Amino acid sequence: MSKKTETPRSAKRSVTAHDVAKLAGVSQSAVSRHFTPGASVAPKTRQKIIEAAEQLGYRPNLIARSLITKKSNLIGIVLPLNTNPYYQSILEELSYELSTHGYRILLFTNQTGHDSDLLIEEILHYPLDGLILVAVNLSSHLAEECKQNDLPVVMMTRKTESKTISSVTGDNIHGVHTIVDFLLAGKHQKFAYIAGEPQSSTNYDREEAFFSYLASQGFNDVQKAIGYYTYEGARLAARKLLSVSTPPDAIFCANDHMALCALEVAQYEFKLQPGKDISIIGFDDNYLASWDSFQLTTYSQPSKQMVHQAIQLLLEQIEQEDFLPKHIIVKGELIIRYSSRLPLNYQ
Amino acid sequence: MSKKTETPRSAKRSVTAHDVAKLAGVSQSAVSRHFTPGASVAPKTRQKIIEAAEQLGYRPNLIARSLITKKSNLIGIVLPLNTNPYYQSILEELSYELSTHGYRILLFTNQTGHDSDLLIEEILHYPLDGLILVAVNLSSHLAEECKQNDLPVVMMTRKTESKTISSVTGDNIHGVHTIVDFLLAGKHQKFAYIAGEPQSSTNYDREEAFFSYLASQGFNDVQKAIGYYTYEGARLAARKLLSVSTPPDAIFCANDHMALCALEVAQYEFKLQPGKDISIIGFDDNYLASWDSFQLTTYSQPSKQMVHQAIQLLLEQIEQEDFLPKHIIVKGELIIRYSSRLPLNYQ
DNA sequence: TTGAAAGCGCTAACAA
DNA sequence: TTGTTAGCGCTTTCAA
Repeated sequence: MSKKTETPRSAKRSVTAHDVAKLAGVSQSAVSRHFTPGASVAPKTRQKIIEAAEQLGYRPNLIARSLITKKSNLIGIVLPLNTNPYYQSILEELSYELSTHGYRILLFTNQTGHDSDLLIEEILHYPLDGLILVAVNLSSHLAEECKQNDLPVVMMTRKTESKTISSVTGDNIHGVHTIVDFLLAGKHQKFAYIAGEPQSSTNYDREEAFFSYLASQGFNDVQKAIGYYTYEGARLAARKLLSVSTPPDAIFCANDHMALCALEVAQYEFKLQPGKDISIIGFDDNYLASWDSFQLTTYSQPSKQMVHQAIQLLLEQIEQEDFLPKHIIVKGELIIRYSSRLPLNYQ
Repeated sequence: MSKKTETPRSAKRSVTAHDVAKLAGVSQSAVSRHFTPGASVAPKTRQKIIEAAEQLGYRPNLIARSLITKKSNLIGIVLPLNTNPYYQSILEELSYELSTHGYRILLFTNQTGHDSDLLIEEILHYPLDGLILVAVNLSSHLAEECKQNDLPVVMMTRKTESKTISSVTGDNIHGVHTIVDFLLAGKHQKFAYIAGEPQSSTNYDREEAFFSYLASQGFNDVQKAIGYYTYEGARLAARKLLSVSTPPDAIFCANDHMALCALEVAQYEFKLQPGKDISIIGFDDNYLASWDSFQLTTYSQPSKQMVHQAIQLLLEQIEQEDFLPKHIIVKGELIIRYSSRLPLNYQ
């Protein structure tokens, strides 16, 4: 009784254009045409197709379509989704803006520190229209692979040595210089740096700019601790920097996420009053920075603008045969809040 | 000179199994077999294929494969990616655990408040192996559609009236009762509630439980303001609740995100000391709740466990023909921190 | 173990 | 405007 009969049909057979055609009494290509914007179908035929499709609950299989159109409308996105709130904003904006262009997101998250090459290897098995790498380091080996496969790629908040890959980054140099100028105007005396992932281009740029600019102003005794761009890492780093006899009166953190943690360590563990006893400055202007609990002074990386630029770059690559890689630097601005001491007579 | 010759070839033609076969001097099906785990290929043939594939940089097109295997290894995920940090954790864990099962994520974000029916309509055009809806309300109309299309669906942190869709939710009732018991033990006198999205099942459950349990204990004068599960909404709601002559000494917020905001409003705008002048309690235990700046008392919705359950449920549905919908409630626990007044002699 | 052939669901010539 | 046909890149019978 419960024994299966001749039609197991475990593989779900979805409704196809062929089914609709049969029911409507037209050809399968007529059905295809009806779902192709701008194709010519007689009103009468169209009506029959609409009814049949409606009745069967037919929806064109977009993936099958892509096989022949060579356009999947799929954009791969790789980003670290740890607790750093900045990437949440980036992803949200990517999702929103890509959808307005008719693209869908195939999402890949990479564990921070993991080798992203394996992941990207895997990604190349999908017929993507483009790839956006957020805060991911791309080996020049794989950069070449993407190039060879004609896969448009844009890196966000990172650069690769291979100059063939376009990138959108914040203005690390201008940002750091602005921050240092601000700190110097505030008569800070002892500086420290909480570094991000040492491997990353962003950390390299920010660290290099911070130390060399300070050195040029006569400050050579600048402390450093590595926070690896994580909250936990920053906790240890901040403790280390503050646990000395004469702690710094200014800490620049390579991103906001770490700065927020440093702020808490200074405030709750070392009983220092940010903006008075110590100045803490971040980089990003993530959405927590403006919260009353933090009021973090920071240099902004305008995520909306950067996402917009990245998508424009990607679209250009998709459309143009002979696109030349561009490296866009999006200027931010110093957002002054209460985590830092103001220069006297500051307006 | 720069004029294009006979081969425009603008459509990028990727390397196919056929190309590899030709170069290796074998049939295309041999190539396919080599990339099929467990298929029988002679070592000699295999070697030739490996070399040819390597030379051409061949990778099987996973999407083309899915057309015939009827398995895309794609899971659709819909979730709101506003600034609520809880969903970032959920997405991260979904991504991680799904990848261990060989699944990839097709990501769809829905604007809070937007009609998700249109979005899901769109989603049904993709040959997904499953769909996970996070904090999204699903109309019973579309629930039926999914059922008809044999698309396995699991809802997280929401339920739908249609009992055909499986769900994983936190223990709203137990959570609220635990919270109320704790507040009563702390001798709180005046209660208020900041509501989430009025349409959502979670808000309904929490609100209903909060008000009816308090009423059963003789507290009928309980204030309410709607925060729509957003930070901004909560700000207005908190201000409203606190701007009266005798403000509440206990506010329960329908999620942590709003509770964090309420905490800030109480502290920075109304100069109230949380845990002393006022108790604020949330729901979720998101990653900010434990930060020193907040120390929010809350009832946890263990995201890791919930994600695990949701994926299990989805996998069961994918594998079993005759799966019956399940509704899993994951118990959390009261996490007592400093945003709430402790009962006397509390241990 | 291998290749030929059919076909997944669809689009896009082409001819009628 | 329509149907016929070929074929996207792949897997999977089926015979050899």
